[in-house]
Amino acid sequence: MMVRGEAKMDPVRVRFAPSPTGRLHLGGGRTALYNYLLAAQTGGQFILRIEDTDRKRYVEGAEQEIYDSLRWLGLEWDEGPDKGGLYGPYRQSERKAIYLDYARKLVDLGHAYYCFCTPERLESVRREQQANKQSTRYDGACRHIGPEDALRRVESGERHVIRFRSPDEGQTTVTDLLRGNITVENETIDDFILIKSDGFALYHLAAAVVDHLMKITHVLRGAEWLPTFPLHGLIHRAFGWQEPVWVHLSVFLKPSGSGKLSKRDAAELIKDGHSIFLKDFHTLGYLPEAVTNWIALMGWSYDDHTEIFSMKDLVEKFSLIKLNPSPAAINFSKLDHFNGVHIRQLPQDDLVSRIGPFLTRAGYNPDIQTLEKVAPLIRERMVTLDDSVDMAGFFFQDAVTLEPSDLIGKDLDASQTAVIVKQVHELLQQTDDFSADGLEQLLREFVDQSAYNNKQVFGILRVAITGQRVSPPLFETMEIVGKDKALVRLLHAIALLEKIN
RNA sequence: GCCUCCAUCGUCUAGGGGACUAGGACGCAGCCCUUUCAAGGCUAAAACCGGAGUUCGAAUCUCCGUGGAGGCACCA
Repeated sequence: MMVRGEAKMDPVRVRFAPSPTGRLHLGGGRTALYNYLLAAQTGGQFILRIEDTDRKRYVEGAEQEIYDSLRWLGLEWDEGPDKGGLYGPYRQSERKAIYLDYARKLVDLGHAYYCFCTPERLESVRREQQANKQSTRYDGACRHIGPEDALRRVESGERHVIRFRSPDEGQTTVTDLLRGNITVENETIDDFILIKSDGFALYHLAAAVVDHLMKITHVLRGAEWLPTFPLHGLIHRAFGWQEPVWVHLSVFLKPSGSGKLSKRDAAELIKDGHSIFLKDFHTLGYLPEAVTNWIALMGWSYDDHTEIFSMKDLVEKFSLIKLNPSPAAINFSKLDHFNGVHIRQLPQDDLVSRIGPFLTRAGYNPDIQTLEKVAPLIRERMVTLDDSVDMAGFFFQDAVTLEPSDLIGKDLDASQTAVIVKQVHELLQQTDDFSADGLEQLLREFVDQSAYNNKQVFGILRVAITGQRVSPPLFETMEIVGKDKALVRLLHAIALLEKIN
Protein backbone atom coordinates (compact mmCIF):
# COMPACT_ATOMS: atom_id res chain seq x y z
CA MET A 1 0.00 0.00 0.00
CA MET A 2 1.28 3.42 -0.83
CA VAL A 3 0.79 6.59 1.09
CA ARG A 4 -0.49 9.59 -0.77
CA GLY A 5 2.26 11.54 -2.44
CA GLU A 6 4.78 8.77 -2.21
CA ALA A 7 6.42 7.73 -5.40
CA LYS A 8 8.50 4.64 -5.79
CA MET A 9 12.10 5.65 -5.40
CA ASP A 10 15.21 4.48 -7.15
CA PRO A 11 17.82 2.82 -4.94
CA VAL A 12 19.55 5.47 -2.85
CA ARG A 13 23.06 5.73 -1.55
CA VAL A 14 22.90 7.34 1.87
CA ARG A 15 25.40 7.76 4.65
CA PHE A 16 25.51 8.30 8.36
CA ALA A 17 28.64 10.25 9.18
CA PRO A 18 29.22 10.67 12.90
CA SER A 19 32.39 12.08 14.36
CA PRO A 20 34.14 9.97 16.99
CA THR A 21 34.25 12.84 19.46
CA GLY A 22 31.78 11.62 22.03
CA ARG A 23 28.99 9.19 22.67
CA LEU A 24 26.34 8.47 20.09
CA HIS A 25 23.07 9.95 21.25
CA LEU A 26 19.39 9.81 20.41
CA GLY A 27 19.55 12.44 17.69
CA GLY A 28 22.35 10.62 15.91
CA GLY A 29 20.45 7.39 16.29
CA ARG A 30 17.44 8.81 14.58
CA THR A 31 19.48 10.24 11.74
CA ALA A 32 21.08 6.84 11.28
CA LEU A 33 17.70 5.13 11.44
CA TYR A 34 16.11 7.29 8.76
CA ASN A 35 19.11 6.81 6.51
CA TYR A 36 18.97 3.08 7.06
CA LEU A 37 15.25 2.93 6.39
CA LEU A 38 15.57 4.79 3.13
CA ALA A 39 18.32 2.50 1.94
CA ALA A 40 16.51 -0.66 3.01
CA GLN A 41 13.28 0.47 1.47
CA THR A 42 14.73 1.34 -1.91
CA GLY A 43 17.22 -1.49 -2.04
CA GLY A 44 20.07 1.00 -1.87
CA GLN A 45 23.16 1.24 0.31
CA PHE A 46 23.53 2.54 3.83
CA ILE A 47 27.06 3.74 4.40
CA LEU A 48 28.80 4.38 7.67
CA ARG A 49 31.52 6.97 7.46
CA ILE A 50 33.64 8.10 10.37
CA GLU A 51 34.15 11.84 10.26
CA ASP A 52 37.44 12.03 12.11
CA THR A 53 39.21 14.95 10.46
CA ASP A 54 39.58 16.67 13.81
CA ARG A 55 42.35 14.73 15.46
CA LYS A 56 42.38 16.97 18.52
CA ARG A 57 38.87 16.01 19.51
CA TYR A 58 39.20 12.30 18.81
CA VAL A 59 37.90 10.23 21.69
CA GLU A 60 39.30 6.77 22.25
CA GLY A 61 36.56 4.17 22.08
CA ALA A 62 34.05 6.48 20.49
CA GLU A 63 34.22 4.70 17.17
CA GLN A 64 33.55 1.36 18.80
CA GLU A 65 30.58 2.82 20.64
CA ILE A 66 29.18 4.03 17.34
CA TYR A 67 29.39 0.49 15.94
CA ASP A 68 27.90 -1.05 19.05
CA SER A 69 25.06 1.44 19.29
CA LEU A 70 24.03 1.11 15.67
CA ARG A 71 24.21 -2.66 15.72
CA TRP A 72 22.20 -2.80 18.92
CA LEU A 73 19.51 -0.77 17.23
CA GLY A 74 19.62 -3.17 14.32
CA LEU A 75 21.05 -0.72 11.80
CA GLU A 76 23.64 -2.74 9.93
CA TRP A 77 25.52 -0.82 7.26
CA ASP A 78 26.46 -1.99 3.79
CA GLU A 79 29.76 -0.17 3.61
CA GLY A 80 31.92 1.11 6.42
CA PRO A 81 35.39 1.27 7.98
CA ASP A 82 35.12 -2.20 9.49
CA LYS A 83 33.65 -3.91 6.46
CA GLY A 84 35.00 -2.04 3.48
CA GLY A 85 33.22 -1.37 0.22
CA LEU A 86 33.85 -0.07 -3.25
CA TYR A 87 34.11 3.55 -2.18
CA GLY A 88 36.56 3.41 0.69
CA PRO A 89 38.29 4.39 2.78
CA TYR A 90 35.39 5.09 5.09
CA ARG A 91 37.41 6.92 7.67
CA GLN A 92 37.96 10.54 6.68
CA SER A 93 41.44 10.73 8.18
CA GLU A 94 42.53 7.99 5.80
CA ARG A 95 41.75 10.04 2.76
CA LYS A 96 43.40 13.20 3.96
CA ALA A 97 45.69 13.48 0.94
CA ILE A 98 43.02 13.87 -1.66
CA TYR A 99 41.37 16.94 -0.19
CA LEU A 100 44.32 19.23 -0.74
CA ASP A 101 44.15 18.48 -4.45
CA TYR A 102 40.47 19.32 -4.55
CA ALA A 103 41.06 22.53 -2.64
CA ARG A 104 43.83 23.54 -5.05
CA LYS A 105 41.48 22.87 -7.91
CA LEU A 106 39.09 25.33 -6.33
CA VAL A 107 41.91 27.85 -6.05
CA ASP A 108 42.66 27.41 -9.75
CA LEU A 109 39.00 27.85 -10.52
CA GLY A 110 38.97 31.08 -8.54
CA HIS A 111 36.56 29.68 -5.92
CA ALA A 112 39.15 29.54 -3.18
CA TYR A 113 42.29 31.36 -2.11
CA TYR A 114 45.29 31.08 0.17
CA CYS A 115 45.06 32.91 3.46
CA PHE A 116 48.04 33.73 5.63
CA CYS A 117 46.28 35.30 8.56
CA THR A 118 47.34 34.06 11.97
CA PRO A 119 44.83 32.69 14.44
CA GLU A 120 45.74 35.60 16.69
CA ARG A 121 44.80 38.14 14.05
CA LEU A 122 41.54 36.32 13.36
CA GLU A 123 40.75 36.30 17.03
CA SER A 124 41.29 40.03 17.36
CA VAL A 125 39.20 40.75 14.26
CA ARG A 126 36.45 38.67 15.77
CA ARG A 127 36.65 40.48 19.08
CA GLU A 128 36.46 43.83 17.38
CA GLN A 129 33.44 42.78 15.37
CA GLN A 130 31.74 41.59 18.49
CA ALA A 131 32.49 44.86 20.25
CA ASN A 132 30.99 46.75 17.33
CA LYS A 133 27.98 44.42 17.33
CA GLN A 134 28.74 43.31 13.82
CA SER A 135 28.34 39.77 12.62
CA THR A 136 31.55 37.82 13.11
CA ARG A 137 33.19 36.67 9.93
CA TYR A 138 36.49 36.72 8.11
CA ASP A 139 37.31 40.24 6.97
CA GLY A 140 38.78 39.15 3.66
CA ALA A 141 42.28 40.46 4.23
CA CYS A 142 43.94 37.80 2.05
CA ARG A 143 41.24 37.79 -0.62
CA HIS A 144 43.12 40.06 -2.95
CA ILE A 145 46.62 38.70 -2.75
CA GLY A 146 47.65 37.96 -6.30
CA PRO A 147 47.84 34.27 -7.31
CA GLU A 148 51.57 34.36 -8.10
CA ASP A 149 52.29 36.21 -4.92
CA ALA A 150 50.25 33.74 -2.89
CA LEU A 151 51.85 30.75 -4.55
CA ARG A 152 55.32 32.13 -3.88
CA ARG A 153 54.53 32.57 -0.19
CA VAL A 154 53.07 29.06 -0.03
CA GLU A 155 56.13 27.58 -1.69
CA SER A 156 58.42 29.45 0.64
CA GLY A 157 56.76 27.52 3.44
CA GLU A 158 54.69 30.29 4.95
CA ARG A 159 51.96 28.98 7.21
CA HIS A 160 48.62 29.20 5.43
CA VAL A 161 45.10 27.88 5.04
CA ILE A 162 42.82 27.66 2.01
CA ARG A 163 39.56 29.55 2.20
CA PHE A 164 36.45 29.32 0.11
CA ARG A 165 35.76 32.50 -1.83
CA SER A 166 32.06 33.07 -1.34
CA PRO A 167 30.45 35.26 -3.99
CA ASP A 168 30.72 39.00 -3.35
CA GLU A 169 27.17 39.81 -4.22
CA GLY A 170 23.85 38.27 -5.12
CA GLN A 171 22.03 35.46 -3.43
CA THR A 172 22.32 31.74 -3.15
CA THR A 173 19.34 29.44 -3.13
CA VAL A 174 19.58 25.89 -1.90
CA THR A 175 16.77 23.40 -1.61
CA ASP A 176 15.86 21.32 1.39
CA LEU A 177 13.32 18.62 0.75
CA LEU A 178 11.25 19.52 3.81
CA ARG A 179 11.60 23.28 3.74
CA GLY A 180 11.75 24.13 0.09
CA ASN A 181 14.04 26.84 -1.17
CA ILE A 182 16.28 28.61 1.29
CA THR A 183 17.75 31.83 -0.03
CA VAL A 184 20.51 33.80 1.63
CA GLU A 185 22.45 36.92 0.73
CA ASN A 186 25.91 35.88 -0.38
CA GLU A 187 27.50 38.57 1.75
CA THR A 188 26.31 36.63 4.81
CA ILE A 189 28.23 33.54 3.75
CA ASP A 190 31.65 33.57 5.35
CA ASP A 191 34.87 32.65 3.55
CA PHE A 192 35.11 29.37 5.40
CA ILE A 193 38.40 27.59 5.79
CA LEU A 194 38.57 24.51 3.58
CA ILE A 195 42.07 23.30 4.44
CA LYS A 196 43.67 23.94 7.80
CA SER A 197 47.30 24.94 8.18
CA ASP A 198 48.12 21.35 9.11
CA GLY A 199 46.91 20.28 5.67
CA PHE A 200 43.77 18.58 6.92
CA ALA A 201 40.45 19.37 5.34
CA LEU A 202 37.62 20.77 7.38
CA TYR A 203 34.21 19.17 7.34
CA HIS A 204 32.69 21.48 4.73
CA LEU A 205 35.16 20.50 2.03
CA ALA A 206 35.72 16.93 3.10
CA ALA A 207 32.04 16.07 3.27
CA ALA A 208 31.22 17.63 -0.07
CA VAL A 209 34.08 15.87 -1.83
CA VAL A 210 33.53 12.50 -0.25
CA ASP A 211 29.77 12.61 -0.70
CA HIS A 212 30.43 13.19 -4.35
CA LEU A 213 33.03 10.44 -4.60
CA MET A 214 30.82 8.00 -2.76
CA LYS A 215 27.95 8.85 -5.08
CA ILE A 216 25.68 9.81 -2.23
CA THR A 217 22.22 10.55 -3.57
CA HIS A 218 20.46 11.77 -0.41
CA VAL A 219 21.93 13.56 2.56
CA LEU A 220 19.82 13.18 5.68
CA ARG A 221 21.51 15.05 8.50
CA GLY A 222 20.78 17.15 11.56
CA ALA A 223 19.28 20.61 11.32
CA GLU A 224 22.37 22.07 12.96
CA TRP A 225 23.82 22.00 9.43
CA LEU A 226 21.20 24.39 8.11
CA PRO A 227 23.29 27.53 8.71
CA THR A 228 26.16 26.23 6.57
CA PHE A 229 23.88 24.54 4.06
CA PRO A 230 24.23 27.33 1.44
CA LEU A 231 28.01 26.98 1.65
CA HIS A 232 27.74 23.27 0.98
CA GLY A 233 25.57 23.92 -2.03
CA LEU A 234 28.10 26.45 -3.26
CA ILE A 235 31.00 24.02 -2.88
CA HIS A 236 29.22 21.37 -4.94
CA ARG A 237 28.44 23.94 -7.59
CA ALA A 238 31.98 25.29 -7.63
CA PHE A 239 33.14 21.83 -8.65
CA GLY A 240 30.31 21.55 -11.10
CA TRP A 241 28.85 18.55 -9.30
CA GLN A 242 25.26 17.61 -9.01
CA GLU A 243 23.98 18.12 -5.49
CA PRO A 244 22.41 15.30 -3.53
CA VAL A 245 18.87 15.66 -2.24
CA TRP A 246 19.23 17.52 1.04
CA VAL A 247 17.07 16.68 4.03
CA HIS A 248 17.68 18.40 7.35
CA LEU A 249 16.18 16.62 10.31
CA SER A 250 14.80 18.62 13.20
CA VAL A 251 16.72 18.74 16.45
CA PHE A 252 15.68 16.97 19.63
CA LEU A 253 14.80 19.23 22.52
CA LYS A 254 15.01 18.39 26.20
CA PRO A 255 11.84 16.95 27.74
CA SER A 256 10.68 20.35 28.94
CA GLY A 257 10.66 21.45 25.32
CA SER A 258 13.09 24.31 25.78
CA GLY A 259 16.64 24.00 24.56
CA LYS A 260 18.56 21.05 23.29
CA LEU A 261 20.01 18.45 25.58
CA SER A 262 23.21 19.29 27.38
CA LYS A 263 25.76 17.23 29.24
CA ARG A 264 24.22 18.37 32.49
CA ASP A 265 20.75 17.24 31.44
CA ALA A 266 22.21 13.88 30.55
CA ALA A 267 23.56 13.49 34.06
CA GLU A 268 20.17 14.32 35.56
CA LEU A 269 18.35 11.89 33.29
CA ILE A 270 20.41 8.89 34.22
CA LYS A 271 19.21 9.27 37.81
CA ASP A 272 15.67 8.57 36.62
CA GLY A 273 16.71 5.54 34.64
CA HIS A 274 16.86 7.45 31.40
CA SER A 275 19.61 8.54 29.09
CA ILE A 276 20.22 10.25 25.79
CA PHE A 277 23.07 7.93 24.90
CA LEU A 278 22.09 4.98 22.76
CA LYS A 279 24.38 2.54 24.41
CA ASP A 280 22.83 3.14 27.84
CA PHE A 281 19.38 2.04 26.77
CA HIS A 282 20.39 -1.58 26.67
CA THR A 283 21.66 -1.54 30.25
CA LEU A 284 18.58 0.34 31.39
CA GLY A 285 16.40 -2.49 30.13
CA TYR A 286 14.99 -0.94 27.00
CA LEU A 287 14.37 -3.00 23.89
CA PRO A 288 15.99 -1.86 20.66
CA GLU A 289 12.58 -2.44 19.07
CA ALA A 290 11.06 0.11 21.43
CA VAL A 291 13.81 2.68 21.08
CA THR A 292 13.60 2.42 17.32
CA ASN A 293 9.84 2.76 17.34
CA TRP A 294 10.08 5.72 19.66
CA ILE A 295 12.68 7.76 17.82
CA ALA A 296 11.14 6.93 14.46
CA LEU A 297 8.01 8.75 15.56
CA MET A 298 9.84 11.86 16.67
CA GLY A 299 9.83 13.74 13.43
CA TRP A 300 8.02 11.25 11.27
CA SER A 301 4.51 9.82 11.25
CA TYR A 302 2.65 7.36 9.13
CA ASP A 303 -1.00 8.26 9.55
CA ASP A 304 -3.38 9.53 12.19
CA HIS A 305 -3.46 6.42 14.36
CA THR A 306 -0.73 3.83 13.77
CA GLU A 307 1.89 3.95 16.52
CA ILE A 308 3.44 0.55 16.91
CA PHE A 309 5.99 -0.28 14.27
CA SER A 310 8.46 -3.10 13.91
CA MET A 311 11.64 -2.46 11.96
CA LYS A 312 10.02 -4.31 9.08
CA ASP A 313 7.01 -1.99 9.22
CA LEU A 314 9.27 1.03 9.29
CA VAL A 315 11.23 -0.11 6.28
CA GLU A 316 8.01 -0.63 4.45
CA LYS A 317 6.21 2.52 5.51
CA PHE A 318 8.87 5.17 6.01
CA SER A 319 8.60 8.09 3.67
CA LEU A 320 10.58 11.30 3.39
CA ILE A 321 7.50 13.26 2.56
CA LYS A 322 5.99 12.60 5.98
CA LEU A 323 8.98 14.01 7.81
CA ASN A 324 8.24 16.92 10.12
CA PRO A 325 10.64 19.91 10.10
CA SER A 326 9.80 21.24 13.55
CA PRO A 327 11.88 20.41 16.63
CA ALA A 328 10.63 17.64 18.93
CA ALA A 329 10.89 17.39 22.71
CA ILE A 330 12.02 14.03 23.98
CA ASN A 331 9.33 12.24 25.96
CA PHE A 332 10.57 9.39 28.09
CA SER A 333 7.19 8.32 29.37
CA LYS A 334 6.28 7.56 25.80
CA LEU A 335 9.38 5.42 25.50
CA ASP A 336 8.26 3.54 28.62
CA HIS A 337 4.93 2.93 26.99
CA PHE A 338 6.51 1.64 23.80
CA ASN A 339 8.86 -0.56 25.77
CA GLY A 340 5.95 -2.14 27.63
CA VAL A 341 4.10 -2.76 24.39
CA HIS A 342 7.11 -4.33 22.71
CA ILE A 343 7.88 -6.48 25.74
CA ARG A 344 4.34 -7.82 25.61
CA GLN A 345 4.75 -8.56 21.91
CA LEU A 346 7.95 -10.54 22.38
CA PRO A 347 7.77 -14.30 21.79
CA GLN A 348 8.06 -16.23 25.02
CA ASP A 349 11.54 -17.66 24.56
CA ASP A 350 12.84 -14.36 23.29
CA LEU A 351 11.59 -12.61 26.40
CA VAL A 352 13.15 -15.27 28.61
CA SER A 353 16.52 -14.92 27.02
CA ARG A 354 16.44 -11.17 27.41
CA ILE A 355 15.39 -11.18 31.05
CA GLY A 356 18.00 -13.70 32.14
CA PRO A 357 21.02 -11.39 31.99
CA PHE A 358 19.28 -8.78 34.09
CA LEU A 359 18.61 -11.24 36.88
CA THR A 360 22.12 -12.58 36.64
CA ARG A 361 23.54 -9.11 36.81
CA ALA A 362 21.48 -8.50 39.95
CA GLY A 363 23.13 -11.51 41.58
CA TYR A 364 20.52 -14.19 41.01
CA ASN A 365 20.99 -17.55 39.41
CA PRO A 366 18.00 -17.86 37.15
CA ASP A 367 17.44 -21.33 35.72
CA ILE A 368 15.77 -21.49 32.37
CA GLN A 369 12.91 -23.78 33.45
CA THR A 370 11.76 -21.47 36.19
CA LEU A 371 12.28 -18.43 34.03
CA GLU A 372 9.99 -19.86 31.40
CA LYS A 373 7.24 -20.18 33.96
CA VAL A 374 7.87 -16.77 35.47
CA ALA A 375 8.01 -14.81 32.23
CA PRO A 376 4.30 -14.93 31.42
CA LEU A 377 3.53 -13.72 34.93
CA ILE A 378 5.61 -10.60 34.75
CA ARG A 379 5.58 -9.72 31.08
CA GLU A 380 2.55 -7.48 31.21
CA ARG A 381 3.82 -5.78 34.35
CA MET A 382 7.25 -4.83 33.11
CA VAL A 383 8.13 -1.44 31.73
CA THR A 384 11.81 -2.24 31.35
CA LEU A 385 13.58 -5.60 31.38
CA ASP A 386 15.31 -4.41 34.50
CA ASP A 387 11.95 -4.47 36.28
CA SER A 388 12.15 -8.24 36.20
CA VAL A 389 14.69 -8.07 39.01
CA ASP A 390 12.28 -6.45 41.47
CA MET A 391 9.31 -8.40 40.21
CA ALA A 392 10.74 -11.88 40.05
CA GLY A 393 13.95 -11.94 42.07
CA PHE A 394 12.24 -13.79 44.91
CA PHE A 395 11.67 -16.81 42.67
CA PHE A 396 15.39 -17.38 42.65
CA GLN A 397 16.09 -17.05 46.33
CA ASP A 398 15.97 -19.79 48.93
CA ALA A 399 14.37 -17.61 51.55
CA VAL A 400 12.73 -14.25 51.28
CA THR A 401 13.62 -11.38 53.49
CA LEU A 402 10.63 -9.40 54.56
CA GLU A 403 9.40 -6.65 56.77
CA PRO A 404 7.35 -8.34 59.55
CA SER A 405 4.94 -5.43 59.67
CA ASP A 406 4.08 -5.99 55.99
CA LEU A 407 2.88 -9.43 56.93
CA ILE A 408 0.01 -8.34 59.14
CA GLY A 409 -3.33 -8.46 57.38
CA LYS A 410 -5.56 -5.50 56.88
CA ASP A 411 -7.48 -4.70 60.10
CA LEU A 412 -5.80 -7.62 61.83
CA ASP A 413 -3.12 -7.95 64.48
CA ALA A 414 -0.04 -10.15 64.57
CA SER A 415 -1.58 -13.04 66.43
CA GLN A 416 -4.68 -13.18 64.23
CA THR A 417 -2.40 -13.14 61.24
CA ALA A 418 -0.27 -15.91 62.69
CA VAL A 419 -3.36 -18.04 63.16
CA ILE A 420 -4.31 -17.61 59.53
CA VAL A 421 -0.85 -18.49 58.31
CA LYS A 422 -0.78 -21.58 60.49
CA GLN A 423 -4.13 -22.74 59.18
CA VAL A 424 -3.05 -22.23 55.61
CA HIS A 425 0.21 -23.98 56.29
CA GLU A 426 -1.63 -26.97 57.60
CA LEU A 427 -4.01 -26.97 54.68
CA LEU A 428 -1.22 -26.82 52.15
CA GLN A 429 0.77 -29.47 53.89
CA GLN A 430 -2.05 -31.89 53.29
CA THR A 431 -2.66 -31.14 49.66
CA ASP A 432 -0.93 -32.82 46.76
CA ASP A 433 -2.35 -30.48 44.21
CA PHE A 434 -0.05 -27.49 44.08
CA SER A 435 -1.27 -26.25 40.73
CA ALA A 436 -2.49 -22.67 40.51
CA ASP A 437 -6.05 -23.83 39.88
CA GLY A 438 -5.96 -26.31 42.71
CA LEU A 439 -4.51 -23.76 45.09
CA GLU A 440 -7.05 -21.19 44.09
CA GLN A 441 -9.93 -23.54 44.75
CA LEU A 442 -8.51 -24.67 48.04
CA LEU A 443 -7.68 -21.23 49.34
CA ARG A 444 -10.89 -19.61 48.20
CA GLU A 445 -12.78 -22.29 50.06
CA PHE A 446 -10.65 -21.59 53.08
CA VAL A 447 -11.46 -17.90 52.94
CA ASP A 448 -15.16 -18.57 52.45
CA GLN A 449 -15.47 -20.62 55.59
CA SER A 450 -13.20 -18.33 57.59
CA ALA A 451 -14.05 -15.04 59.22
CA TYR A 452 -11.74 -13.18 56.89
CA ASN A 453 -11.86 -11.91 53.36
CA ASN A 454 -9.79 -12.38 50.21
CA LYS A 455 -7.93 -9.15 50.63
CA GLN A 456 -6.75 -10.07 54.10
CA VAL A 457 -5.80 -13.68 53.56
CA PHE A 458 -4.29 -13.35 50.12
CA GLY A 459 -2.47 -10.23 51.16
CA ILE A 460 -0.82 -12.06 54.04
CA LEU A 461 0.11 -15.01 51.88
CA ARG A 462 1.50 -12.77 49.18
CA VAL A 463 3.94 -11.19 51.61
CA ALA A 464 4.81 -14.50 53.22
CA ILE A 465 5.54 -16.21 49.92
CA THR A 466 7.11 -13.37 47.94
CA GLY A 467 8.40 -11.05 50.63
CA GLN A 468 6.66 -8.21 48.83
CA ARG A 469 3.36 -6.41 49.02
CA VAL A 470 3.29 -6.19 45.25
CA SER A 471 3.86 -9.33 43.25
CA PRO A 472 2.68 -11.40 40.30
CA PRO A 473 -0.63 -13.24 40.77
CA LEU A 474 -0.54 -15.28 43.98
CA PHE A 475 -1.63 -18.76 42.93
CA GLU A 476 0.54 -18.94 39.86
CA THR A 477 3.39 -17.64 41.93
CA MET A 478 2.89 -20.34 44.56
CA GLU A 479 2.76 -23.03 41.97
CA ILE A 480 6.13 -21.96 40.61
CA VAL A 481 7.68 -21.53 44.04
CA GLY A 482 6.53 -25.06 44.78
CA LYS A 483 5.19 -26.80 47.82
CA ASP A 484 8.46 -27.29 49.68
CA LYS A 485 9.65 -23.75 49.45
CA ALA A 486 6.20 -22.33 50.04
CA LEU A 487 5.77 -24.26 53.27
CA VAL A 488 9.17 -23.15 54.51
CA ARG A 489 8.29 -19.55 53.81
CA LEU A 490 5.01 -19.85 55.67
CA LEU A 491 6.81 -21.31 58.65
CA HIS A 492 9.28 -18.48 58.51
CA ALA A 493 6.40 -15.98 58.47
CA ILE A 494 4.82 -17.64 61.49
CA ALA A 495 8.07 -17.35 63.35
CA LEU A 496 8.35 -13.69 62.55
CA LEU A 497 4.80 -13.02 63.63
CA GLU A 498 5.28 -14.76 66.90
CA LYS A 499 8.32 -12.66 67.56
CA ILE A 500 6.18 -9.56 67.31
CA ASN A 501 3.91 -10.80 70.09
C1' G B 1 24.41 41.50 17.76
C1' C B 2 23.97 38.93 12.86
C1' C B 3 22.09 34.74 9.87
C1' U B 4 18.75 30.61 9.33
C1' C B 5 14.85 27.37 10.57
C1' C B 6 10.29 26.25 13.10
C1' A B 7 5.04 27.22 15.16
C1' U B 8 -2.07 22.32 16.23
C1' C B 9 -3.85 19.67 23.37
C1' G B 10 1.53 19.53 28.80
C1' U B 11 4.40 16.12 25.08
C1' C B 12 4.72 13.24 20.14
C1' U B 13 1.55 14.12 16.20
C1' A B 14 -2.95 13.71 12.08
C1' G B 15 -4.36 17.69 8.94
C1' G B 16 -2.20 19.40 1.66
C1' G B 17 -8.82 25.55 1.01
C1' G B 18 -15.12 22.98 2.32
C1' A B 19 -15.07 15.88 4.83
C1' C B 20 -13.29 20.06 11.68
C1' U B 21 -18.24 19.70 16.58
C1' A B 22 -9.93 19.78 14.86
C1' G B 23 -8.58 13.00 14.99
C1' G B 24 -4.93 9.48 17.43
C1' A B 25 -1.09 8.33 21.15
C1' C B 26 1.63 9.26 25.84
C1' G B 27 0.74 11.45 30.38
C1' C B 28 -3.14 13.10 33.81
C1' A B 29 -8.29 12.30 36.24
C1' G B 30 -12.58 9.11 36.96
C1' C B 31 -15.08 4.39 36.34
C1' C B 32 -15.15 -1.07 35.20
C1' C B 33 -12.33 -5.66 35.97
C1' U B 34 -9.50 -7.35 40.43
C1' U B 35 -6.20 -10.94 46.22
C1' U B 36 -1.63 -6.67 45.21
C1' C B 37 0.64 -4.36 41.03
C1' A B 38 0.05 -4.27 36.07
C1' A B 39 -2.38 -5.25 31.52
C1' G B 40 -7.16 -4.48 29.31
C1' G B 41 -11.99 -1.80 28.56
C1' C B 42 -14.88 2.76 28.98
C1' U B 43 -15.29 8.09 30.02
C1' A B 44 -13.46 13.03 30.83
C1' A B 45 -10.37 17.45 30.73
C1' A B 46 -6.90 19.38 27.16
C1' A B 47 -4.67 22.69 21.16
C1' C B 48 -5.02 25.56 15.69
C1' C B 49 0.55 31.89 18.98
C1' G B 50 -1.45 37.11 17.52
C1' G B 51 -2.88 40.52 13.63
C1' A B 52 -3.74 41.75 8.71
C1' G B 53 -4.59 39.93 3.74
C1' U B 54 -6.24 36.33 -0.44
C1' U B 55 -10.99 33.56 -0.92
C1' C B 56 -17.88 32.47 -1.21
C1' G B 57 -14.95 29.71 2.50
C1' A B 58 -8.41 29.55 6.08
C1' A B 59 -5.70 25.11 11.15
C1' U B 60 -4.38 24.76 5.85
C1' C B 61 -2.08 30.05 1.20
C1' U B 62 0.66 35.25 1.72
C1' C B 63 2.69 39.15 4.75
C1' C B 64 3.90 41.38 9.42
C1' G B 65 4.51 40.70 14.46
C1' U B 66 5.53 37.45 18.60
C1' G B 67 7.52 33.17 20.60
C1' G B 68 10.82 28.93 20.36
C1' A B 69 15.11 26.60 18.34
C1' G B 70 19.74 26.19 15.72
C1' G B 71 24.20 28.44 14.07
C1' C B 72 27.93 32.38 13.83
C1' A B 73 35.86 28.02 15.07
C1' C B 74 42.34 26.42 11.62
C1' C B 75 34.90 21.54 15.58
C1' A B 76 31.62 18.21 13.34
